[in-house]
Amino acid sequence: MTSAASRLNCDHGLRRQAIVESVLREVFQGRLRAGQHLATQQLADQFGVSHTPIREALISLAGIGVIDLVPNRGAIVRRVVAKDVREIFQVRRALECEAVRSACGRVDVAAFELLAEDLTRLKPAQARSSHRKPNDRLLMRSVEKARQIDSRLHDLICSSCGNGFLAKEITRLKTLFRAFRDLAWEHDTSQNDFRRVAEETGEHLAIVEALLAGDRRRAVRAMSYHIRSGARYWTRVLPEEAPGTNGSAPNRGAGRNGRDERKSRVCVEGNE
Amino acid sequence: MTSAASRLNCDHGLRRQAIVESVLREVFQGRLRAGQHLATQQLADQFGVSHTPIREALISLAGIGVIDLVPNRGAIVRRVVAKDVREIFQVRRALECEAVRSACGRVDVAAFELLAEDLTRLKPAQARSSHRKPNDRLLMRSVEKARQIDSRLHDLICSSCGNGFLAKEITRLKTLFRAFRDLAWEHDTSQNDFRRVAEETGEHLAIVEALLAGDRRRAVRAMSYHIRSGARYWTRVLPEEAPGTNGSAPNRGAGRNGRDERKSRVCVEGNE
DNA sequence: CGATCGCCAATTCTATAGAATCTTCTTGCC
DNA sequence: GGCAAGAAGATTCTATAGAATTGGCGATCG
Repeated sequence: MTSAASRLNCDHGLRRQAIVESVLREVFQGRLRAGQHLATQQLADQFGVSHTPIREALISLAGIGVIDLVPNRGAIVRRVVAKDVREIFQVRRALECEAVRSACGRVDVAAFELLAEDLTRLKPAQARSSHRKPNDRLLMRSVEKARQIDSRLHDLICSSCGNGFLAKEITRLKTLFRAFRDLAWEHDTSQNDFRRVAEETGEHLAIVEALLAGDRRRAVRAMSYHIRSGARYWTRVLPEEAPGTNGSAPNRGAGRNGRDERKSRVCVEGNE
Repeated sequence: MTSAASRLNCDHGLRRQAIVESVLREVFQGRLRAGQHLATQQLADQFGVSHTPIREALISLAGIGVIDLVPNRGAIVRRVVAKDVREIFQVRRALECEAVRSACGRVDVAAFELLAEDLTRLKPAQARSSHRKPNDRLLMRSVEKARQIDSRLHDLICSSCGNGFLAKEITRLKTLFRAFRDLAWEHDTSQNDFRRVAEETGEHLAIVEALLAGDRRRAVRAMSYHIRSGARYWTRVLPEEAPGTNGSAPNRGAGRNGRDERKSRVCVEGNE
């Protein structure tokens, strides 16, 4: 609502991206529900901007895949439930595993050894802190640091895989991932996150060690486990099925017959 | 040029898509070379339309991945040389293998048995025709039929994998693939294609048989081989390196200072 | 009474002009 | 020769208007 407008105090040339991220967040937060029609005028008023960047943001969103653009009929929000996120994660797993497979044997050893060092240094701190209260300031910093290392590891693998296209695809999925991670994050900033971070550190270490050892099979396996584990964790707050759509806006006969899925295949211009 | 403008006699609401396809074709035909800057005004004049649909088409193209959109600096054509196609194929292989892995055990047996039947029926015809002259009308039909079967197989696997997102990603890559297949196609419509088609039939049969047997490992391996084989074939006509790009646009002072890399990391919104 | 046809409002898409901003090239100065 | 200020060019965004399409509404006809 108004929070969206406030976020648009951004640099010139980044307005579309800001709108994209804002809408993305609203979709994952469920404020924009599945099947909902997005009118450009309404969105323009909401964000306090003109039609043009709205339209462009919608096109970009269609490219990402969260909305469907039907010619002459506007944009429709796609469903985003746990199943969808699991689907995205499956694709991400396939791609990240491929990246690891390619990166193995050609990595920057120094960078990864530094990473391994940071990881092992982080581990005992986490072991200590798992017995403390979660609101500790020190813990927050530890989580923050762990997240940084997570980004570092994945970026490093991306840039080491020798395939720019693959790296770009992974980055795109990361945008999606980040959008609903924020949702899960604000859903419960409890000790669950701290426990998960500790788990993650172990998984990261396994990946790094396998990469440094040049053991391709083990590296892929470790990455696969890592992503799978993340998927289980991050989807836990999402509704298993379309949540309150039946109560509020029963315009979609979602479960009535099988036509819905066919339609989305045919007339959608999502990204082609 | 004018051919582009003629194609825009299309229905209202499909202009963007028409522009997208036209630009896509020009990119893969090499008329729009790598690193080239796409000015909206110039494109608008070329197509005889206004800025607005051009901008939107560029955003859509960025979503597909053939151009990079840099804020406040416009669009830049991505390189498409053999290496890039190989990169795309690597991603496609990862995704299609994942699709096969997921599809294995849950396929529509009847549809695949029908497919296997058609494939085995096609095979002897190809064996016969490999000794004939390539201009034979019958051969052309055989190639056409083989292509249809190829599409049928991949679509069937896509729809059987139980992951809509994955299916959509594969479709997107197929768009990219098809665009430069046209290039290779018009480059030589010689008997090479017929030989390749025969090879493909065998590879397809291997995939289908493994799927019907429920042998996941073998199915994935067959698909991997199939894609790899296709990559080798389709990249043979593409230039190994960027041909004349160094002479045309040396405006990129990439190494001036450290800001460039930060910018490209942060701002390139190719597909976010 | 029900169905088909045509018209109208709403929305989308395109065109056009112009202001603001950013990039880049040029020029002048130290 | 290197660097800063300014100008030119391009891009992005705003705003508005008009054309095209869609979907609903009522009227007419069987």
